[in-house]
Amino acid sequence: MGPINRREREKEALRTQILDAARYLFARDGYDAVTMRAIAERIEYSPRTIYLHFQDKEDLVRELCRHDFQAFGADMAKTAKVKDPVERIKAIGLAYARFGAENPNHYRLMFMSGAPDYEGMGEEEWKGNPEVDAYAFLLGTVQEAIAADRMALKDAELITQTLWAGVHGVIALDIAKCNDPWVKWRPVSKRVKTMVDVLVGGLVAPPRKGR
Amino acid sequence: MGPINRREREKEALRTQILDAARYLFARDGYDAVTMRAIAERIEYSPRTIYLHFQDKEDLVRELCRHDFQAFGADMAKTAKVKDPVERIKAIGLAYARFGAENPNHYRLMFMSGAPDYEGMGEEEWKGNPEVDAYAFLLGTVQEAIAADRMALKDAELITQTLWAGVHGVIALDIAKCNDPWVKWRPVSKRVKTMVDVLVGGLVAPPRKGR
DNA sequence: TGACAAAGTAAACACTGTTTACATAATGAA
DNA sequence: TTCATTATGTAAACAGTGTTTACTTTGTCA
Repeated sequence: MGPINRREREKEALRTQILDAARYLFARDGYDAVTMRAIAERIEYSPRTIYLHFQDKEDLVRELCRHDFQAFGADMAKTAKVKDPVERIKAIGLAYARFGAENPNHYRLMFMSGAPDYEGMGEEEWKGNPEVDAYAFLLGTVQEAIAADRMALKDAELITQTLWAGVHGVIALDIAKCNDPWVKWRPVSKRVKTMVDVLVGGLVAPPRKGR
Repeated sequence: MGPINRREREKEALRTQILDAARYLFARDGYDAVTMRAIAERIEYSPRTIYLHFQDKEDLVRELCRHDFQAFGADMAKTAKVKDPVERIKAIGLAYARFGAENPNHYRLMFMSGAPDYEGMGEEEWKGNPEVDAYAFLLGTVQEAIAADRMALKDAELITQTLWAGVHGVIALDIAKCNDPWVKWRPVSKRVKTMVDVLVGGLVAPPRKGR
């Protein structure tokens, strides 16, 4: 337990401080409002110091989201306890939507901004990426439902993408357009429920003859 | 036909020149790539000159979109010739999606960025706003379908919002995430068709007994 | 011709993210 | 203890953004 450990702990503590300050600003005002100078001011360090802990702003915010998106992954995983695959699909949709509605700035960054470059990203880096995990989780459930002969279509990817797009549409529209006065918006929870019910209802196979 | 007219024509011509330069940059590289200096350089004027014709950058780009979105309104209006309201709903969805897929930068600005302030906007300004018109057009068609007893639900706003969200989800996800390598994306046209078919299928009333 | 208004400009302002060059302070070795 | 080294942090600057202030040029009309 020499001073090296202490210094490392201090370094880690400052890194956390930076992340906390950034998280506060980001959750409150969104990506653009998080300026390096504002973060620096909040933690009472010079702007340059941030660059000793993060490569650049994108790196910082991405780290921020990765951390917070653990909750996203956890929410999704909780639905695994639902046995029936069709009901689980519904549960995933609702959990996904709730997270988006409650974390609009995170959601916006992860699913509504231009894609971050995945070019230099090896397959190993996808592991643990909640975006990927959540997609894979939904895809697996859809495959399970297909295997149980519960779905009207057999293309698991197409079904998954349609379900994702539907719920994403409700949330994304809500985030971007909820203040438009020329739409009499129904409550977002109701819109989500309608979307999930209609999509799942339309994708599930009609009961077989003789049942 | 004095020189005043000529000057006004010249002024109008320069305004058009600015818009053309901005349109070129915007369509090619998106909102952030359109810098006032880049526009000025393209038309070989000083940056300040742009401000003699437009209040600020947002004003310019908004004007840009309003102009180009006439095509959007026209696309929507074309579907009016479809007599059957349910079929017309499908046609609107497909037309909407096609426009989004073919004009991703415009689409992103209009439907995926933070809401522009509608606060100071009177009702008269909504008229002619293609966003509003398209929504109203779809809403009207849904109401028509409800009146004809063709829909399973009776809440026209809720149905309209669900349809919009579904197609928006496909397009928005495509624009933001089409390069993600961990999704085996089906062609966007197929995803749109699936979305429209499933949604409409789920929202249309089952045939009455005895028919 | 001369007053006047419009059109256009250079330079600056305030704000970004980021970097260069420098100071400070803590550490391990002589 | 003293010194060199290394990590830590900073002030000032750079290059870019949208936008404005103060000024010059230009064209029009009396």
